[in-house]
Amino acid sequence: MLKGSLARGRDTRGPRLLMFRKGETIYSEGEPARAWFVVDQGVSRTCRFYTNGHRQVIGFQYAGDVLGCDAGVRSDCAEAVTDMIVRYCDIGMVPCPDGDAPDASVEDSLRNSLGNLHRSISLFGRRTAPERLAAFILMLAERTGFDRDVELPMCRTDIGDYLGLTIHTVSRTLTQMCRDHLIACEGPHHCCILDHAALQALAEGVD
Amino acid sequence: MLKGSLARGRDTRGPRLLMFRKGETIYSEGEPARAWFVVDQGVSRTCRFYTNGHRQVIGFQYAGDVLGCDAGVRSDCAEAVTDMIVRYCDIGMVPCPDGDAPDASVEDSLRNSLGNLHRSISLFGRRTAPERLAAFILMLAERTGFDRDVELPMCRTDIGDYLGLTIHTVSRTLTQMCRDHLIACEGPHHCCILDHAALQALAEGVD
DNA sequence: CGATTCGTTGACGAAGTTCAAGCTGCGTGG
DNA sequence: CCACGCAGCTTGAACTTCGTCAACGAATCG
Repeated sequence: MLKGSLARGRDTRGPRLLMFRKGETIYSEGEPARAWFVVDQGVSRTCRFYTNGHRQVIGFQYAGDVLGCDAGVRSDCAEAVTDMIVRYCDIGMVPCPDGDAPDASVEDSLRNSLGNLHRSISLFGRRTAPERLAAFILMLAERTGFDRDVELPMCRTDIGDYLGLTIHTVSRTLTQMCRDHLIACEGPHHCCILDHAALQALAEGVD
Repeated sequence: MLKGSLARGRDTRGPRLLMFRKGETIYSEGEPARAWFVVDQGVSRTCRFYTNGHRQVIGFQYAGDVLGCDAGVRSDCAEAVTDMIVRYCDIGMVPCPDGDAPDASVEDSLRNSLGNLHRSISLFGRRTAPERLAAFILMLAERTGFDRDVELPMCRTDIGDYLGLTIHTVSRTLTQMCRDHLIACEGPHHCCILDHAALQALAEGVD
């Protein structure tokens, strides 16, 4: 994947696909929104920066998710968490008319964005670190379709800035969840869900 | 206002307006979404409930805001914070074609909802209680158009469940902000912004 | 092989929750 | 009209959690 024939950061002829390397910026906050995107491969994050330097990760986008559905000016920025391939759509256009993906309307795209934001908000609603992390892992498991093995392609800082925790708390909480045999971690970016029910109970704040 | 000629909780002939009394439910989570709404007068809140009984307030809607833009099933519930008048729109319909409000498309409505969610997320991104409350007050001031006097129509529990704080912390933080002469509180539901710049600095997390 | 980045872990302190009590305003009923 | 109960708000004290500071280990790269 990620053939050399794909343009990096700009559109090509035919299926309008863009390639981004891990860490590259897809679009930036404040700039005019001239296009929107659908994730084809890889994972991206959207975030906002506060004047004190703090970063809020708003969400992660996986294959099929819509990115940058802004009218006018970008309200957040988007960056590649992993190497990515992204479908490019001009503002007001239906995405990839000649691609193999099903047609999506602007309305569908907006609904996709709304759904993602709702997911994020339901995470922010949890109060404690274990609740948030349990819900986060379950969300990733659900979105990627594997109910047991969960990849964590993003770094600890991304997770922390998403859940409103420090990387220390993220790390500590994950190891505690391993000790409690809720999950089993194999390296920083992969974990297995051992006790799905208990994890769900933890996420829901059940004592 | 709130004439007896308005239906309570159901539509009428002519301009399809609904009336809700403070505390009444506009729609509930999980039920099929057969309509959406535009706030005409009053304030509503949308929220979600977790199985442990905890409630997350997702946002507050003011006049002109869109409510219940779900496809399929309600992802949250909506309740009246104050007595309200609400415009009723069938799914897929353009709202109030015979009303005096400007025409709004489904896309516009979705964008309005997106904007509100973004606003909420930018609140959740703040880390400390003073930051969140300062940002909350500034947001209300901006939305209601008065840069000095701010009404807080919702109760402390609503604010707490919105910002992820207890009513105790909300109360304590507000009184501290009064002591610091950032705001002046006149009763629980009204406050004046005394030092807009300092409040903004606090919201942005500047030391 | 040093330099750098990322993740983990421990000790400590600040911030917020919990528990408990008391206050205020309001409606109800005697 | 006042007594009473109730709901919402405030405040204090004790406790818990998470952030901060610091150190260290592992992986990567020039």
